[in-house]
Amino acid sequence: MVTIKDIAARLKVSASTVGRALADDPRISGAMKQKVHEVANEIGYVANRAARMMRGVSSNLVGLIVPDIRNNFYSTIAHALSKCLEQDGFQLTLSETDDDRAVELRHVRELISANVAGMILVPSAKLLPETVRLLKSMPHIQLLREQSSLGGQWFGLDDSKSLALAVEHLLQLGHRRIAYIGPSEELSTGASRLKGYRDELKAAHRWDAQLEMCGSPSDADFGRDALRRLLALPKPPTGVVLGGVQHTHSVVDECIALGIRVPDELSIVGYGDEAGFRWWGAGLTTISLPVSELATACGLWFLHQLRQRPAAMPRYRSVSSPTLLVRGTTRALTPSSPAAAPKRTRARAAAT
Amino acid sequence: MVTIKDIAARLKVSASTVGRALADDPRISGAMKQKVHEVANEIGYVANRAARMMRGVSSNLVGLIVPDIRNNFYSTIAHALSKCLEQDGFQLTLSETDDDRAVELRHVRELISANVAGMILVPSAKLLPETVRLLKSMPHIQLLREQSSLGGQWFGLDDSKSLALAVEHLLQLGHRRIAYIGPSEELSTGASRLKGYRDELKAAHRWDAQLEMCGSPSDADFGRDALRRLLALPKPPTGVVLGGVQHTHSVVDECIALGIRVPDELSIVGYGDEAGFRWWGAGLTTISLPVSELATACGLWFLHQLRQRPAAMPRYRSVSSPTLLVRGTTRALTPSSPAAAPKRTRARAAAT
DNA sequence: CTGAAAGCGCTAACAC
DNA sequence: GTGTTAGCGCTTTCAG
Repeated sequence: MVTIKDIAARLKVSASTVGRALADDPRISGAMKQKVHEVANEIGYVANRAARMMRGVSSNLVGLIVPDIRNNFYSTIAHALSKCLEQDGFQLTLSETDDDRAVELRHVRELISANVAGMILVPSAKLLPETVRLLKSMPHIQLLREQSSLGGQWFGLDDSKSLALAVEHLLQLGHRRIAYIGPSEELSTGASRLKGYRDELKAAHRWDAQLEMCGSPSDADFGRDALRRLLALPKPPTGVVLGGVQHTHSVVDECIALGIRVPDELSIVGYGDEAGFRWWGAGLTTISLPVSELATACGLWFLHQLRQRPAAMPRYRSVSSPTLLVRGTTRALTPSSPAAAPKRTRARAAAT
Repeated sequence: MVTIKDIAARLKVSASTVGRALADDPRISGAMKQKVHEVANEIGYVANRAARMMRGVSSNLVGLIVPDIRNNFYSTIAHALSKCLEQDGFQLTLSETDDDRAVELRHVRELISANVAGMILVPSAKLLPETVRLLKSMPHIQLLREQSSLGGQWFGLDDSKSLALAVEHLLQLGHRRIAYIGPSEELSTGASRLKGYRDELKAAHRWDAQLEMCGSPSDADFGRDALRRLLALPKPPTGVVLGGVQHTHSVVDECIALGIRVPDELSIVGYGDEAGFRWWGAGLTTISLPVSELATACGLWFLHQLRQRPAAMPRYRSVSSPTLLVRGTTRALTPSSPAAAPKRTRARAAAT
């Protein structure tokens, strides 16, 4: 390994001179800097980040912690952040938690010991106290989900509004029995989405606890089971709004498996907007979220925060708004087409 | 920052004892190790990797370099690798190239100066000489695309077989004019896929250069344009096989935009297998690739390679096999349903 | 303008 | 078993 000492020896100057020349210290003469750079290039000098980091400087690493990178949401975030941070010479590291607190803590530990400049994370449902303690000791931003125990910065979506939009849309189409399938309430996002759904329905006096289905997004079967249970109800729903990307996936799959005719038998509003959603039937009516923009804003703020380091950052919450993308999986409920009756028989038939 | 000295002070022992206890050195008594770990947890000690690295050890970082993490292919790879490497305490860093050689080189430089233990990369079409030089100086594995100038290890798919499978399927269904839309030949994968397509068709004496469309996968519009041009041909194809995930996306979009009835007017075989592909019409017939398995195998081999470090690794190539997933976008071509005629008029109508 | 020297936190050789 | 000591490559006082 070639060090500043090697280049100092070649130039017959001290190591500190070389160090300063490389750091573009104003006290060093232009001529010296010139020579140092020449020799450095010549003998192929590469700064040793490890040594530099030991002197207190943090690395150019930024930790990104998400549940599962395969989820379109999170890969979009990773992409946007990577692009944004790269401009300032930062490198993103990727950690996946699978929503497991213990795994999450392990990752946070690892990242701290790797001397990351900070972390951007989608926190799991309930952080371990130790994780909170560690995070508080360094720059970090929460994405999407908000853990109030952390305080600090949060960039998220208006989750209750997104579901309110979806419900409102179905109400306007004349639906009265509108079901919800979404993430568990433990997640801040899950709680907000459920609230958005519930409040909107309650305001219309159409709320029915039986139509609420909350379950883990990482359980691939939850959405399918939930849909089947809803359809088996004595008075099944005529519309379903989804509160998660994974849930949307599994509900679409189940609709296809059961042979349900959408939107004739059932109206559906999805959550999120990935390419495949356009392709189902006449296109999935869905809630579109500005995920990429959100992540970019988060990245920019993160960089800003690093520059401001000394002063503790004030609390800051940024909320981005969803929009409803009306496509082909929702339709007006006319008195002549009572969706319930035919649906159940078809579902039963297909399931057996 | 809490260091081994802090915990040494609390225990009234020397720093080296603590260091050894943490490193599970056999010379340290079990009781001592026990106590050290307790105190470490209590005061929240995290090892300082920078200091460790300075002692010669390379970091626990592994660089992953892909064109675009939003691509389902690459996020699947990132997930599998992350899971695999995590077991051995390695952390994945994420770098996106957008298939830009210069960006790629920058990333490689950055990663080297960050002291990564090695890199796993999907190389761009033609690596810069400097990139080759740098990569050769450290453990690395190529994924999917193969750059022969690098030598070394490669984990990829049997690209020509995948396209051969697709073409064979359509030939058996009676198709005679089968078009191809895929990545440019500059990419090793693009070249192989085109070859698979071409060889299979030539063997059946049905090859027609006009039906080959190769273009950059990062150009979102290429697939759509290619499809339109094919359909505008005097003798348009009755079937299309795709050679890339992005191309599949855009062709599906264009089919929907043009209102083409698939498979009645046109049979289509997609490339790759993401959730959304199941949802289009009766499901997209597609080539399924064992991407996750491939990445895991690659990760395992990478770890193996790190352990063997001293000896230069021999050349090694691993080829995984694709399978054809027959769903609803391909059908037999019967003499009574000449696909060409109605298709063109519909396409024209929809386009204007 | 430049040099000498003192560490950063950890590991490893060498003592006891 | 455990303590002492000497650095790893770099930055950063403090002296010239």
